[in-house]
Amino acid sequence: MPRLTAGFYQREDTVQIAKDLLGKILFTQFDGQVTAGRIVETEAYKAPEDKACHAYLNRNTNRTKTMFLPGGVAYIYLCYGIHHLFNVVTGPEGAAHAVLVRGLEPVEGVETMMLRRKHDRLKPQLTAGPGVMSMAMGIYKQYDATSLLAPDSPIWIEDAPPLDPEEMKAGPRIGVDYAEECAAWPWRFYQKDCRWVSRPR
DNA sequence: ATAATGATTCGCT
DNA sequence: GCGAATCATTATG
Repeated sequence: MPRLTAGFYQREDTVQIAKDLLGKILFTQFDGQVTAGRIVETEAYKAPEDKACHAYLNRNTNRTKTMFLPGGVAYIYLCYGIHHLFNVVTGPEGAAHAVLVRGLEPVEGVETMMLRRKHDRLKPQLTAGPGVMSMAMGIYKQYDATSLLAPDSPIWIEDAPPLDPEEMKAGPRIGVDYAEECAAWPWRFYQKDCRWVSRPR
């Protein structure tokens, strides 16, 4: 399938993009090893009004500046000193919007993913969760600001049929209780009854 | 320069 | 269910 285009990523409505990313296929190729997974869980983050967004009130710092780039690059940062979290930057240049990818259904390179995770059996903990799915895909924060559109990019997303609306669920985002009224916003989207979604079953 | 704090995960109780 | 692991980023002095 073809890759998603700049037009897909650079739309203004990040919440819609978070929904549209469900079902698409995230690829990486590092050291000749191709791995891919079907996106089954996302969360939208949108400055300036979203208190859960790192760029709340359009705070433009050395870390958050990536989110201000035009849609179609990766925003990757270290969380809790341990986990590298992968986001897709969305919206036009100057809009600090991003979509966090939280869960993947493994599609290709499963052996490589299991090696990276030090797993010897295929189980949901391989890629269900934003920190672990990044590890399985070989994504680290040094790839922050990497383009998903460049022909030679090691990270890209391919198009795929959209999720059946019946299969899509929404709810509050995870781990953002500190964000006051924004914590309740239903900006987390996931495939119903999918074992590769991080939280419930 | 220092101190507080996470968009998490895993192991133990 | 609870708490440690672990460090870049951020705010503050």
